[in-house]
Amino acid sequence: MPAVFYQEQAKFHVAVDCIILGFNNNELNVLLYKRNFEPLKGEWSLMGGFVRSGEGLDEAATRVLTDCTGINTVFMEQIGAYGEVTRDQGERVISVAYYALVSMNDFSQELWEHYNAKWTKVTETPALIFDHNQMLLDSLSRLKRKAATRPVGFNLLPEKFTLPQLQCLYEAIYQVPLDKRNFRKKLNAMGILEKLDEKDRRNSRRGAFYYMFNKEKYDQLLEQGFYFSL
Amino acid sequence: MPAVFYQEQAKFHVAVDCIILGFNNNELNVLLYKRNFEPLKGEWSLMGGFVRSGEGLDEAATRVLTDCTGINTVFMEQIGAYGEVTRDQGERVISVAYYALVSMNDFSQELWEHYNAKWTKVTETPALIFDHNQMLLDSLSRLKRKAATRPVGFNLLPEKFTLPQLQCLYEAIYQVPLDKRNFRKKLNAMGILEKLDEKDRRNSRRGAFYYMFNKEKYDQLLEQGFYFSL
DNA sequence: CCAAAAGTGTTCGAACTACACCCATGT
DNA sequence: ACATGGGTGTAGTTCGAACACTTTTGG
Repeated sequence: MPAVFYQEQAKFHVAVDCIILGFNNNELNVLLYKRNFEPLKGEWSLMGGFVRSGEGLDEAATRVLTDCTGINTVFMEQIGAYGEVTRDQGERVISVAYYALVSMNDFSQELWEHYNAKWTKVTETPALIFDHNQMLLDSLSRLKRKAATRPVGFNLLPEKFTLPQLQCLYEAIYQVPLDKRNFRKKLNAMGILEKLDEKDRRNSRRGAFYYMFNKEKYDQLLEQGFYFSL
Repeated sequence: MPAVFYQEQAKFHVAVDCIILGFNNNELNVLLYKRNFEPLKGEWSLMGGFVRSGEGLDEAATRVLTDCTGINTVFMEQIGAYGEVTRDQGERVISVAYYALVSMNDFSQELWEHYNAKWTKVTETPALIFDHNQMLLDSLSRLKRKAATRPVGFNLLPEKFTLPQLQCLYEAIYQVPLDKRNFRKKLNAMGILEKLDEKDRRNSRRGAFYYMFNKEKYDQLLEQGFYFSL
């Protein structure tokens, strides 16, 4: 086969779509934005953008995330490639989906409005363009699995969080109620949380202690064969 | 933004690579083939091929599998997209990897030779081109997870298999020795295997009973909220 | 003093682990 | 008769599930 072999092959538009997940009011939320070009202008969709020539996929996903939201460093992971021939009504586009976990509190309402975006509870997601609803579902089930075995959930919370908050988060991820005592027992046993002296009094008179995820401790435990599991 | 917007975007070669896994002699094997075009002609690589215009990704993967091996219907699942800018020394190519589970006994030595392919123990995989070694690793860890919660392992065995065989398979997948009695107990409890009257006497005087995976029973149990777990 | 959320231990059963001997049969 | 892999059950332990009351404090 000749060296020009590559040239004979078809080429495709390749896009990345970001499923940006946040947590607020005891619910998982996803950041949607109103599409501002044809086809399907005005419809709701995920954050997305085309991959550029000199750019890797992960790189493109990071860029899209930053450009569309102002967010820099967050947890992000590839979900997979979506390549049905007719998935995009405009033209053939192959899209690689990434999900990102962000702390909603780090960013202001105005910021989102500036970017023409809005947070929606995942349980109340409207119809999205193309296969974006499927991408969201795939992200949520990926998150479910991941959160059970890796401490990624903390990315969805502010740096300082309370145990009731954390439990709500996991209930939202797993879509099942958890037992308060068992949940706390487990976390305590892992020893990867740092208890602060400060309390969050927004939700109760008594107030709930703030905790922080101790990454150093976690990494150290990992070395010793420890496995996160919740 | 104008409707011609799509036209302004970069386009990419998109390939699929198939990690074809089999099981033989108590070891997981992967089907490699000697690359017959530049660059890196003569090096070992995974089965791969470019995606064509009118073709979905899954479709392309199925085609490549069939064209390169003569195999039709097997278990196949996408691993993800690999898009580092410099991953292919020839030109920029984005590749979507799929892993496939096949029963090695279904196909003859001659067939593989005809396709310029060979089976290699995954533990003795040579250096492959590009990021193919990484793809293989990703497939193996995906298989590890998948096999624990879904009855996909059976795809790696002939239709009729013995319990010692099945155990060896899982030991190869998990890379840990399993307890014979506990393993059998678990399988028995699930009730998804059908015991045949026939014995396999190739490995012992006494012979080991053949079993078959009962898919109907499995599907039926699924409806009742049953979860496969091994 | 009352409402509302935070915090705390124990018991029970299920599931997993470890483990050793007899069986069948071709040579 | 013996060597080789196939097949079987039990006891101990660990882990997860269920469960109810006390504490704090702003109003």
